[in-house]
Amino acid sequence: MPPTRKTLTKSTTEAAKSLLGAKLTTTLNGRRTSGMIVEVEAYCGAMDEAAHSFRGPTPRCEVMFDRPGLCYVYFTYGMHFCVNVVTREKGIGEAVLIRAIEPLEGLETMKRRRPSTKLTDLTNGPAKLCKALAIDRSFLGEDLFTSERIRITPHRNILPKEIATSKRIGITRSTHLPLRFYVRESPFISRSRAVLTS
DNA sequence: TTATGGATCTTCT
DNA sequence: GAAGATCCATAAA
Repeated sequence: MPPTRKTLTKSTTEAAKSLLGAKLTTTLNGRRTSGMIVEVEAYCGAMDEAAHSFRGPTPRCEVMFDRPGLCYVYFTYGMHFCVNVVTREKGIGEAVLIRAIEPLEGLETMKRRRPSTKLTDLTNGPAKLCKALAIDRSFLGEDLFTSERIRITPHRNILPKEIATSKRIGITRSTHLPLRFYVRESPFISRSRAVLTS
C-alpha cells in the first residue's frame, strides 16, 4: 500500500512498511533528485527509549509531535542531517527514519554532492541520502504530501514477502525491538553493523 | 576484513 | 562533561 496521510496516522510500524517502495524527491533550483525508499526504521515515542521524542518535546524534536506527513530533519554527530516522516496524530510524537534509497533521478547532481562514491554507496545511509538530496534543516516541518521542495509519492508496490525485518542500527537503547524494515533483495540498503537475517 | 578515531551540534547527566 | 537514530580515512590483523 502506498503511504497516505491515513496510513501514516494509523500505526508507525505500518507506516514504515508502507513507505518502502515510495519515491522521495527534492527539487532545488530546478534540479530534481529522487530515489526509491528501500530501508526505514520506526521510532515509537513514549514506548521507545531510542526515540528523540521519548522524554517529550524538545526544541529539536517538537515537529515529531505535529501532524502526520511532516518532515523531521535533525542534525547529528556534529556534521550530518537525517530525515524522518512524522506519523500518528498531532501530540503523539512518532516518526519513521529514512535510512536508504535507490537512486532514480538526478544521478549526476547527486554524485556532484557526494563525489567519488560508487552508485551503491551514494544513498545507502540516512546521512548519505540527505547529502545526495541536499536535505538540511531548511526542510524541517515541510509537508511531504504538498511541498514543492521535498515530496513523497507512490512509485512501486512492495509485497509483504519482499520486506525483511531486523533490529535497528546505531542505537544503544531499546535495541531488541524489531523496528527496522528493508527491501530484502535491494543492493542499496545500508549494511553498517547490520545483521541481515530473515 | 575489522577496528579505531575525528568531525564538533544538541541533549542529557 | 559525555554520548549520540553517522560517515569516512586510516591503521591493524
